Amino acid sequence: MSWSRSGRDGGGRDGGRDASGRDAPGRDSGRGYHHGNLKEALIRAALELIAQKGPAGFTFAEAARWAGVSPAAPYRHFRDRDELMADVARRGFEAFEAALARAWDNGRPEPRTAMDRLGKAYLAFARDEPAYYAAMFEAGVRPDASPELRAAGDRAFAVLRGACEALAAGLPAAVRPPALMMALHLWSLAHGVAALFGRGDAARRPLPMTPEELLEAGLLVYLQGLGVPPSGAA
Amino acid sequence: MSWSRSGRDGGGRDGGRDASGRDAPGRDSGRGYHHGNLKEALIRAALELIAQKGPAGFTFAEAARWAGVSPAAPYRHFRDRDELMADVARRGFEAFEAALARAWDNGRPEPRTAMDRLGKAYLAFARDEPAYYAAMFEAGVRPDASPELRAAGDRAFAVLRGACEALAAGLPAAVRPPALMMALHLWSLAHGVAALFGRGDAARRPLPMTPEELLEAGLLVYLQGLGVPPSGAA
DNA sequence: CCGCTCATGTGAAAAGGGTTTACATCAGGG
DNA sequence: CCCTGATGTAAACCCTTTTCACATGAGCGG
Repeated sequence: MSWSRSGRDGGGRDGGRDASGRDAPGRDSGRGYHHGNLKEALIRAALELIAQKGPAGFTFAEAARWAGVSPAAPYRHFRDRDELMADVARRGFEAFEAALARAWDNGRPEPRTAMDRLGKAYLAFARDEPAYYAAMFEAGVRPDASPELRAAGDRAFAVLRGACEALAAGLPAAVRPPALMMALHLWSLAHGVAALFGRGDAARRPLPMTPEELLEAGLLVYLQGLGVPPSGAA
Repeated sequence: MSWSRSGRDGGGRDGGRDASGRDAPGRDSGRGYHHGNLKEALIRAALELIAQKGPAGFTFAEAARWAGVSPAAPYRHFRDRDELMADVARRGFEAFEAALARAWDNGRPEPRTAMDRLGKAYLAFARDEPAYYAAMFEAGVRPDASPELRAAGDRAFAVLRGACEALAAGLPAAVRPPALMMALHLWSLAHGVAALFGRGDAARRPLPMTPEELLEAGLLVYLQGLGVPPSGAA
């Protein structure tokens, strides 16, 4: 039961292009025989469907229906459902990298405060782009599904790792932790917070604080454990 | 074809009952019209299938096939697939609670070392019982699917929270952190490590260390940040 | 402007599976 | 001994995946 059939048929179809008005005999409203931008439309459909029904409850056929084409059409653009999902995940990692890099802003004004922004950006992405986040981490897409996917994931992780290097650089060499390990810890912490408490699904456990506060506090304790001085310090 | 699927035919079927030898004309080998213990068999089938193909790639009908009954039979025991999954998750939380409590062992010989055991037990459970872990955290089962499920989840979390209270109790009241917050941080960290790197899926990112080492190091840093002295200390 | 060609989409159909409904079987109790 | 309710079956129904032959039309060279 859970996810009902959804309908959503006449709604979307914002295919752009096609303002020429030539209403071919083909379909209901807006376009001729050729869609014109089906690949993009399929990806938008996938994002919409994943957001609505979770990564499991989305099918190739329904994405086609949502885009207003026949069930066979998507096969001209993706080998199968998994390839579409992998492409969604790749785009997700690219958007994720951009969001994280923007938040980090090269560590300005100082790495410690920029790291707090990075954490907030992580949770904001998971909340605001649940479809991307699900495709990236919860859809069972293997990172090696394509070299581009792996590369995109690596670039996103590199932002976090760079931030950790900047923070570690402020410590005396004798007590300087490996930046890679820091990055793995913080990624795990952020992912754990996002996965367990991140979405206000009304399904998750109630918290005595917001996920952002939880992550910020965890970050504070962790960095203190490493000897990184808190925000306002000499 | 495929109907016999079985595997488990002559051997398993430890349903008791049915030792009378009355081989009804119904099916291939071992039982008559009635299965005798279908509910348990379905749950075992679900565990097997989830472990093999992930929480998404398991269907009500396939569980039925695996148990050797018709596709409609499961509906006598569970309203739908989600209810079965919720029951698996509940049992998972109960096993999880038991495993964590055993590892914690009331904080013996001392809370700090017992906490390390707890972390290892967390990862061990995620690795050794991937089907349970997936049903509990990755199958999209809402904690409020049933009161029993929520209660089981709460009891499992209570073990971790109790451990945090024991650790916090060793600190001066002036710097004593809220145990609930500690527990949420450590749960997030452990879940993040398990989800991102926990299974040797050969699909995940390669690590320069084992997940256990990663979590233990993270725990060390975090607790140090709180002022909890490391393992061998006054 | 013509006509070729190829990428793109259609329609139909096979194969496979999941869910549901009407019916069959069986165990246990009065 | 028969009734009743719990349990399982068969078959119908519907949806998805995938493939095939075919239709369309956009771009390009002539």
